[in-house]
Amino acid sequence: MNKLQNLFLDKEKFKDLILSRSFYERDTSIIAQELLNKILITVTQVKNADFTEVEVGICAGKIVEVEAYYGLNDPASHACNGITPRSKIMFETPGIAYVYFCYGNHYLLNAVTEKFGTAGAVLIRSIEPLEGINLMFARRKVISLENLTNGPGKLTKAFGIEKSYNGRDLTSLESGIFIIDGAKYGLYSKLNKEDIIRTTRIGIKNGAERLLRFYIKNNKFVSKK
DNA sequence: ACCACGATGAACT
DNA sequence: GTTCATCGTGGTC
Repeated sequence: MNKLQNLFLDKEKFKDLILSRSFYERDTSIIAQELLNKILITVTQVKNADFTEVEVGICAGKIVEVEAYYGLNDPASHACNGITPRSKIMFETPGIAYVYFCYGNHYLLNAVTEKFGTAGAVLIRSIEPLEGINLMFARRKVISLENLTNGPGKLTKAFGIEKSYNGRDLTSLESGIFIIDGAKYGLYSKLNKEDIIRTTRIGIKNGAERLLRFYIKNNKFVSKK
């Protein structure tokens, strides 16, 4: 049994690792950088191989690429025109998930940031798989490990994240989706500030010049160099 | 009611 | 490098 699974058995100690509300109630760009090297975890009910029983499926991976999106002053943001049925959640409680449907095929995962009433979100763009890799392969139907979670639509598929995850509380163990500080207790390695690369965001037209994309240098799971 | 367009991924040449 | 499947969202009429 590995260290993460071991820790997960001790619920009280494990909750201490989960990033808190106050972590998310800050400037979006700062949070984006600090989410690098953190561990995203989903806990789902999955059928076993012969569909005879349901078991718990845990997927965990290190966040290696993110983008920051602001509100009214960011033309690339869904919240640039204020509150709409879709963007409403970006103005709400920091630390909840904003999951939206993209290009008719994919769900993309964001963490809502800034204080209640101010729009902001960090898009999780790429992950390095750590635990539950067999379950990820079952969901993704690809061959190579490098292509399993190296894109925002790929990682949500691998982790079982879809529209019902919109609005879930990322700071709660009970929500089935949360982000932990893997460097705490030496569970996983720390990240040096000089290993963070800052560039422009991908796939947008308006606001394309702003340097709001961050990724871990030399990590092979980053979607685009 | 209509319609253009994506914070993408996969399959091509 | 290119093309295209796919559909919810939001702006416009």
